[in-house]
Amino acid sequence: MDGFSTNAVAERAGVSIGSLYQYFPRKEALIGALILRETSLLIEDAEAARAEPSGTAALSALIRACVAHQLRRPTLARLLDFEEAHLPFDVDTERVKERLRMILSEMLQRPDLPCLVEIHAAVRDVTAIIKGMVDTAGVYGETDQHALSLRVRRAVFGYLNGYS
Amino acid sequence: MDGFSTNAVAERAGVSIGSLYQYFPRKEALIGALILRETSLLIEDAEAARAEPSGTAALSALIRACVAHQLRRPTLARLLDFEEAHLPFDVDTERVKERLRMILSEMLQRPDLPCLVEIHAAVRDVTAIIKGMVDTAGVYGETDQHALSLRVRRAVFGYLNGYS
DNA sequence: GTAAGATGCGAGCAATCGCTCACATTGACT
DNA sequence: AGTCAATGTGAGCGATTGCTCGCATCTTAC
Repeated sequence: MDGFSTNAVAERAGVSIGSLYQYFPRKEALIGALILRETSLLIEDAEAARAEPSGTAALSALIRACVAHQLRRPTLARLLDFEEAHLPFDVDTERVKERLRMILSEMLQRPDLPCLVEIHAAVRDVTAIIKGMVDTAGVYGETDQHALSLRVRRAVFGYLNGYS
Repeated sequence: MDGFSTNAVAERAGVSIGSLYQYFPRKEALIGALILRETSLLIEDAEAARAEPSGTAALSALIRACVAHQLRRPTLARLLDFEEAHLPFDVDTERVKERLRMILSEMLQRPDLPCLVEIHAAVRDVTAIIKGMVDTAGVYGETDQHALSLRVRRAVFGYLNGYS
């Protein structure tokens, strides 16, 4: 976030600060717009993953989408993940996040996957596992999407199948 | 981090800024000292977990320790996790982090656990799974350490046992 | 008592940043 | 050409922050 000032954004965009503030009334609006744009891209792929016939296939496709999404711009994705939690309640941002949760929730309840008693906790956990592993892979500069997807799948399906 | 200014710290500590700067020459030093203190606490429990007879038991104990550690001060732990990645290289901080990695690495290679080809990646992954799940639980205000430990174990052992 | 070093103090400097507002420019329509 | 609304501009305000430095106070030793 160093160097991410409103003046810097305006200069980089080739407009004056005044103009910038006509389109983004607060600095937070810039971050919000970024989150919206990036998450919308991910949601497109997530919707496509829903079309898979089984829960297993759908979840696998979703994991691949998350991996691709995060590895495309690892630093940006990680920063936005962090900022998301600190932005004051924003309707649009909250809606895309809720949409993602719904998609995952539906997948987890497909008949071929183990039945979950605590579906809300499971959604949070699976999200946390994916986000945690993929964020970390991004930090360490991993680029092999296939290998990473396989490892994330092991953790997620291991969690769902209730090893312990 | 809002309100976390050097002047605020000095006032809260009941000393002047001048005195604060005699003990912590830069603001980063404050964060570094916090990371060192918190991580050292965790390392103590991690060392104790090493004494468990099997890899399974040791890893379970380590997970319980991480859960307890993060849930004791969820917000602080999460902020420090984030700051860790942004602090310029610091010898002391790096050493405690390396120590934790070594402890986990040794556990993962115990004979009762599945043999891992990529031990470094496994250490990163397991760390990411634990950190991701426990951070998230902290954000959502979970307090049931036992339930959370069980769920983290499912993910970690599922990952290790190679479901896919 | 007094010298000297260690420790404590806090006004304030220099720099940054989010944001405003008075003004300039553009363009569509008459 | 003239009008007016929409859009663009950037100097600069007010607030914050990390940090310094000249000075005061305390401690220790002779």
